[in-house]
Amino acid sequence: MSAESTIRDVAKFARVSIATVSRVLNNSPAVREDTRKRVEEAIEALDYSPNPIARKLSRGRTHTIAVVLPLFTLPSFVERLRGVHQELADNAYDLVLYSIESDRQRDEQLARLSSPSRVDGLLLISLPPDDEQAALLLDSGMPTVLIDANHAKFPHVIVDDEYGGRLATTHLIDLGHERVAFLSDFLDTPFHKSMRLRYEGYRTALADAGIPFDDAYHVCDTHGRHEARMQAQQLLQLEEPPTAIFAASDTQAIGVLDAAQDLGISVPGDLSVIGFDGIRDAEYLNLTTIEQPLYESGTTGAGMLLSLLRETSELPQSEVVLPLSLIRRGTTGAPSAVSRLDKISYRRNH
Amino acid sequence: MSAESTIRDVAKFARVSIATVSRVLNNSPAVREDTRKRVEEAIEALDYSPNPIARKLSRGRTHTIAVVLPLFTLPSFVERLRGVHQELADNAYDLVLYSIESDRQRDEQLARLSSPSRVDGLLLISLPPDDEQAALLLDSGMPTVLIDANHAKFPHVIVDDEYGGRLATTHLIDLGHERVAFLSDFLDTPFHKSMRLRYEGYRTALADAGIPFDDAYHVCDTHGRHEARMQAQQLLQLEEPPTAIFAASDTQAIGVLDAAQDLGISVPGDLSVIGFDGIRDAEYLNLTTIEQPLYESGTTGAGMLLSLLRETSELPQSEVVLPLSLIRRGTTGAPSAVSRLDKISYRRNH
DNA sequence: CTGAAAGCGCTAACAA
DNA sequence: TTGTTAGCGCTTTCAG
Repeated sequence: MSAESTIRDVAKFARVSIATVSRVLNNSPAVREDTRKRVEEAIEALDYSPNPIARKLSRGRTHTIAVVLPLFTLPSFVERLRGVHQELADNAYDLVLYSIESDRQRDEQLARLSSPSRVDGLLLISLPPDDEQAALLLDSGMPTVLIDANHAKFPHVIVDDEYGGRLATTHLIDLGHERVAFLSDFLDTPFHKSMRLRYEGYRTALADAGIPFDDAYHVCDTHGRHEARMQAQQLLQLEEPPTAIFAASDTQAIGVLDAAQDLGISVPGDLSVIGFDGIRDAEYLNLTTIEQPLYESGTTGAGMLLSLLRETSELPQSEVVLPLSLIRRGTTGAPSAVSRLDKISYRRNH
Repeated sequence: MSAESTIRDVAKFARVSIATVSRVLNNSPAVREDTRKRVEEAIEALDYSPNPIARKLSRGRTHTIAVVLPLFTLPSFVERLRGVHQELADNAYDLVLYSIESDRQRDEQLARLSSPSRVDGLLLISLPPDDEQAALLLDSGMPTVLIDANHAKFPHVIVDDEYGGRLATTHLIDLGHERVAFLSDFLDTPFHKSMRLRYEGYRTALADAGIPFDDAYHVCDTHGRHEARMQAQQLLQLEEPPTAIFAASDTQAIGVLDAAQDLGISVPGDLSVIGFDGIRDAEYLNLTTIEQPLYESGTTGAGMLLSLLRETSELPQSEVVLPLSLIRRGTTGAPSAVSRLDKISYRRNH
């Protein structure tokens, strides 16, 4: 309905040139006070607001950031996205969303996005670029920041997953557990290198405690609560089941909890469970976990990108490592005597 | 790095005019085959890709849809968003995300967005506009579709919440329950009219079954699992506690489950619980619920908006009502004799 | 302090 | 079938 008024209409109305209108629009100091006032009144009167597209074209910047993330089903992604959104909104940047639901989409998407003048910058969440993609991005010159992904060539915000893995495992060991299992995504998917690092932390902690690693205590599957539940069931039906399970994510830890319930195993009485991430549900479920600042990873990453766009200088810090902390809640405890007894009698029957 | 090449470079390279380049870019049939080929080679050689901003300005359309939704914490919003994203991606539309975290932001955001030439259309998720906003949007002429929100002036996709309320309540009554409580968000927030409708369905079902409504069995709070847990605890500690609770969302139903666990009340033995929405967690938790097509609400709404943009004609159907279905799982059952006994002895002790 | 004018990169009449 | 040209709405020198 409202016939869009342009800068020209305003200029005419205020009896000035469009250049002057543009000046007041951009808060240039080089405008006499009364002229400025007249223009502002005209703007008001015509209910004018500048066309952002024209502005973008003229300025050569889009004031838009593309956020790329894998299928945003998982709570941790959503939490990160929220952080990004907040930071961007605070700085009046638009956020266009690209979700990579399939592996194939990845390359196309990145190619399309790295074409300049589409967006001013790229934020990749949990999507470590492989060498080919990295090269592409790099020579496209598109400012890019990685969140929850590590690559030497790009500024990134991560946590120390190896340390986290040790932290979780050590917690279990300190409690008295010796049969500690590790449940995670597949380790070799390029998607989530974090998984492998957490696994390495697990191995190190075990070694440090002089506990031999048992291959049967290490299970992998695609990410998901249901998959974890199945894997955990296997684990818990071993001849000598673990007394503690370290799940590489909270979502998976919840699956472990499901399995325990399925089998009538009490937590933490007969089984200790620790997760990783610190998603909201973990709190409700009273799940012990290694908490990482998900929301903050979003705000931090977005902040880095923005300052990268602002300054011509290099980024002061190209790697930010966010802190990890053990949140001890109700799903971990010492292996009970009863639990040991059960297992003995169980073994006897076979 | 790569010095952006423009349409002019391509034209020069192919020894044609920019108009011709534009034609092949837009698949105009009015180009001789060999010319087209030459241009395509030039495009290839220069690694040219058209500047989308310039295109938008020239065409007057942005090929971008703004999606506005409340704090996207809740699983049901995320699920809807996924649907929207899919549909838009399939049609090569960009999706800019606006999350309204505070009530105040609402008006500003909508005002900014409804300014044309920012985006081609608006998708409001779970945000029924009030009359003022509706008027604003309407005369801004911005094509707008509502998802999970109802307003006569806008095309919208909804479910029949009143029916859903009846469905849930009737299920409980059919099972033999007479003390059926209703737990929901506050009913008077303009945000979620659905809540009130579900409540009305609950009342109707009760009335139809000749069960008098008991005010004590109706509790409200702000949305959230934790809040629901608290409310449910109250409910379950009543002198005459309900034997069944209908929670107006799955998130809240999960809170009810928490409360039952807190109090050592077995589900469905001593308490039946039914939710609403059909989020993923409901399946894992084996929660009986009224399922609505969340993802589809996204694809459908986005589809409506796109066809609205495509055709000059009016929308064939301005209201789409998606089906609701009772998914009977493990949290509802007949009120057990034991349960009744408990309550009697409980009452005796007071 | 203000205005005229040249773009930003592309599309779309209008001619040829 | 192709080229010329006038915009799209704004920013930004460069003069005055």
